[in-house]
Amino acid sequence: MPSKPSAPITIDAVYDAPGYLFRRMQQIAVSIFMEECKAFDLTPVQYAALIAIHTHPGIDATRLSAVIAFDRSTLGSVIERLQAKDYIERKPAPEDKRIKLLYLTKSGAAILREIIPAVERAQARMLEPLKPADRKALMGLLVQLVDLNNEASRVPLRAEDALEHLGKGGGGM
Amino acid sequence: MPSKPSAPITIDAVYDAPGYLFRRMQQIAVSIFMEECKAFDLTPVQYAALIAIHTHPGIDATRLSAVIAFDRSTLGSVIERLQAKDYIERKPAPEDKRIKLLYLTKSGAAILREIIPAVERAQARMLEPLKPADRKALMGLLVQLVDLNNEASRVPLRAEDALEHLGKGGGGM
DNA sequence: TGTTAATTGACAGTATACTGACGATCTGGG
DNA sequence: CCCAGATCGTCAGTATACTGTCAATTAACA
Repeated sequence: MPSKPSAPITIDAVYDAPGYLFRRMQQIAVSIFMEECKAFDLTPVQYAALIAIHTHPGIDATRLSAVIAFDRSTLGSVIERLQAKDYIERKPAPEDKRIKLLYLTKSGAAILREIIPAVERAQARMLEPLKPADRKALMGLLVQLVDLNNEASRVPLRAEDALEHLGKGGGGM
Repeated sequence: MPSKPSAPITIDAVYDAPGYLFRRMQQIAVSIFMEECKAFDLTPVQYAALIAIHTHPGIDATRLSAVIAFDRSTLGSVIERLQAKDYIERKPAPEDKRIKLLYLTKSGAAILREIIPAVERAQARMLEPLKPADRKALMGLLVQLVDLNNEASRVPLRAEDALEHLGKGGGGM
């Protein structure tokens, strides 16, 4: 039997599609982030890169891309912009001439401290329309889904083992 | 009292942030879409535009952007590419010289019919790692959240009232 | 009716994303 | 020690996104 009489080809099918909803929500999230943080002239990606460098001083670009799961090619220009704003520094690694190590500048550390409250307001606002229990449920499911789909993305997250070369040992302890 | 001893500034805070998760999930979704649909050379945005034009023949670019909630500026180049691939046509509107009306070509209608199964596979794959009940729960929450945050996005979705000029009446019937 | 306001499509400029390629460099095997 | 393969940063090319602006055109109002 012809299974379901394949649904009519309609835009309404798109509105309920996971991919469409993820795209919409991402755009809404960026919009809210930029609004709350407009005083700081930092994008979500730049913020994530900054905080990752703060957590792992002396990381290189390739490992940074693994730690935040952002595309390595894209990260090049992100780093350039952060450097142009004097938020980070790049120093050549003494033992490997290919690598450039990333460090926060004083400005970078300062802006990071200052922007945190705005970022937290933004993150809260994204979920605000939901009831508290629903926020928890949504975040729980999303964490699961992103984790279980990790390998499906072009740049899987490698939070821990990207850092072995840094002599940081594991992550948690 | 100083409320909570503000969490340390760490990349771990990013991993749980809604904005970060939405971004990751969107990238995963695009990646899966492109993989399932690589035989068709259509992006998710191009697919959505195509299906919207199919549903509303003779729509113009501005209203199309409202119907799929995509940026109007971006849509210009999307339309150009679809036209270059001979999937859509643009005809000047007789009663308004500013407007160009959009129609699917035969090729466009054909590719749309052919790509649907691949798109459905992609959408299913995005949620596959979750238990069926969790998929439903996640989609329900996401539909709510996107709807309630509609006005927060730069291009709010205006599915129905964008079409009043087209003489289509309401949407559903 | 005539000027202003709003709308439409187009464009310039910036910022992510991803693909694929490239030279410089390091590492391992022989 | 030398070369094959892997890795690092970079770049070119394409596709979304968003901001802001512009000319042409239409609509609205005084």
